[in-house]
Amino acid sequence: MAAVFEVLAEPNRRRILDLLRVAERPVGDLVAALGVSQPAVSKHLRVLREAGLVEVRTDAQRRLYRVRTEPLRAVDAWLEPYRELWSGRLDDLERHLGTMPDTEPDTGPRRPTEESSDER
Amino acid sequence: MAAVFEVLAEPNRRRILDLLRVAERPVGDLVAALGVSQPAVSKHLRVLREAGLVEVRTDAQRRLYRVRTEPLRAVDAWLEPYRELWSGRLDDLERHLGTMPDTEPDTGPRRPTEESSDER
DNA sequence: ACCGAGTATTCCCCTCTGGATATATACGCG
DNA sequence: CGCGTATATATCCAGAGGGGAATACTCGGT
Repeated sequence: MAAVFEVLAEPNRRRILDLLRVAERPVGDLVAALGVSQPAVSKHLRVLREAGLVEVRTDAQRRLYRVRTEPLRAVDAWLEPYRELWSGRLDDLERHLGTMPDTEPDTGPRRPTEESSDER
Repeated sequence: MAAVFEVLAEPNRRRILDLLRVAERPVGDLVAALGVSQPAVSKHLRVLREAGLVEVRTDAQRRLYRVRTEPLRAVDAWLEPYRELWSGRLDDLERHLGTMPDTEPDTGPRRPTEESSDER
């Protein structure tokens, strides 16, 4: 899943996806649309393919690429709990209350009286 | 918006966000939870702060960080049209039909009868 | 005022990655 | 079967970015 975010971090790759989202396209189309060299586009497509974000279909010499949405569900899933934050179910005030010392949510291995020598 | 994706590409930064999503925390907590050096965490927090993904509250020497969800809406918005793809409204078959030559959706500057000399 | 806790900043190293150029490969056509 | 088209791969380069160590800054306590 981490891989998906790293792949999407690249602007040109997102542009490629945005183009392929409309319709499947050959590499040449993408090269013309992006304004970068053909090898660069091919390299991006390779990365996208290995991340499962696109798939290829061969048509003579041309390779027609299309989007695969499945990996994006992982992004959607990661986003989900944050959506709940801004959807009013849990606003800033409530989150602030959750951090009061009497409750002590404590996700990490944290003892309150010592520090900074266990992980060194 | 591109900045948000680049910031989220870093695994430790996503971990930080996941921790802060539960409750606001001081830097020391994050250092212990992540297992990287304190300067590294501070640097990530700086990046997150400049991207608007977290905000700080000073409490004596400690800095309490919390999540700001607003930039994540941009990610959510980018994801939106893709969600429609996998939500059945538009599946692979339909998208394939959208690429038939008679319709010619054509997002880029593309004439159907000539190629590969306009952008060279 | 000094000290220690907590955090930010600086500097350096090193890896990773995107881009371009050059080359290889696959395919259709005459 | 040689040629042009379409795409992939190889190689090199430069810049960006993450990590750590050392250091600076800030604040509260005594």
